[in-house]
Amino acid sequence: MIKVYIFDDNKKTLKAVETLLSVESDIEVVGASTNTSDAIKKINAVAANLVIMDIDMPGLNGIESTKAIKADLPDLPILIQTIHDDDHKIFESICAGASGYILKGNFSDNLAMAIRDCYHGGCPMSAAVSKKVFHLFSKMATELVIPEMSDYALTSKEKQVLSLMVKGDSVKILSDKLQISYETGKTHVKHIYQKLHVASRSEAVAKAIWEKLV
Amino acid sequence: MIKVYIFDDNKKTLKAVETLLSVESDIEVVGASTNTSDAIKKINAVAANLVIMDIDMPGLNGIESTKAIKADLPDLPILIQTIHDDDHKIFESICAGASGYILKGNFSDNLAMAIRDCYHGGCPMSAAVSKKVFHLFSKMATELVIPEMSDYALTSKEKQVLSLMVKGDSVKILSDKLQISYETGKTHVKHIYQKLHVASRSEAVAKAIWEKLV
DNA sequence: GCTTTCATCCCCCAAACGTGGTATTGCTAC
DNA sequence: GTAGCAATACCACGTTTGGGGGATGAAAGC
Repeated sequence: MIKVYIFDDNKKTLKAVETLLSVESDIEVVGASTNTSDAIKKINAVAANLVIMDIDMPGLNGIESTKAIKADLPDLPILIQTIHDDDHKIFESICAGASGYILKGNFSDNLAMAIRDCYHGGCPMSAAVSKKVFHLFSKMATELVIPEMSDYALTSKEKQVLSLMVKGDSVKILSDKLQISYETGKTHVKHIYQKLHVASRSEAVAKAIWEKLV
Repeated sequence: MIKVYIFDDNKKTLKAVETLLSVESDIEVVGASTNTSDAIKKINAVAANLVIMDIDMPGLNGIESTKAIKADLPDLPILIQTIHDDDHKIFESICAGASGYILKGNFSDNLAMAIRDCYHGGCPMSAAVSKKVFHLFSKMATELVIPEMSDYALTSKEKQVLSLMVKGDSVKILSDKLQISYETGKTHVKHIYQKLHVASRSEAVAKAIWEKLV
């Protein structure tokens, strides 16, 4: 039995969803509220094992509430159900820990399915949302990847040295760790600077981190 | 007219896809190849405006090829079509710049639609893939968000100094840019170290970048 | 065989860094 | 009105960097 708690400030929506779910034999609405104050207490009181959350809520909004709930109950699936299909809201919801994101309007036909999916570890989402997620992800990924490649032909020792530099080690410390003499460490560092076209350890560290050389 | 170029090492699949698409009035297969050598030349020769790419390819695989093509033709949509539904392949494909990711097997009913969607800027993907993308994205997002917070109570001047340090400026340079004396610059740097609990500019720079203080 | 690259080591020296102080001017807050 | 803090500035001192050079053995490539 999936025990659902619903948060939605619109009483009509709340009632509609309850009615809709009442015909499902494996889903039980154990609670509903038009605001998210004491959300965790409410959820715990009825031992809900799934939450349906609207984004537009008075007081603490759905995204903030999702974060708060997830902080306490990280394994409780939270299904966002909203009219917003903008990138930012979707992104924030996912960051907040939402398990699924479905748009109101086209929910009637599959809300129960989305709940079941969510409950079993799935990530139900409307088609429009999945596209946006892909786009967002793609954008993030390419932003992370584009300035990549170029390993500046660093040798393996130089990479080791560089990674220790990134951790904050001085030449003395890093030479010690790598079991090489101080002078050798200096030589490696020198070569790294030449290859990265920088003139200081902080520049090298910054470049290494930004371009994921470590 | 959407001019499609297909890469797939399996000749049967290649033929099947060509036949499948031949009935579409708005889609034309302008080329096909079982390997990705000289992919860019091939694509340019026929002025294709969409690529269908298989992941398993002899020589340079589909993901590497996608990267290579994207590097030269960043606006060319590339639709990945494969049997692999594992996280890693999906993730890599997206990072490589793929515009869509559909699984073989359930493609027959909607390959043409996926192509159209892709061509018009959409991100077609199989249902199973969209779930995985959501999961991946969610994981990435939470990983990125969790180590956030803590601004170490840096003052605005200190933040300015820190951001210049991240860019590689020495105290002399940064003091100059900020129109403060060398000694003042040093003082700010000193305070930054104390607040970040570090003892060198490279550590400070690393911490600043990792923890997104800049 | 010969050359190149890597990794190792050494010296020197000027410049920059890291750290310990102290001190003045404002501004805000209680 | 005075305590606190941010921002400014200065000094002294030892340490560390950042080039510049040169040198050796081992492995890899042609």
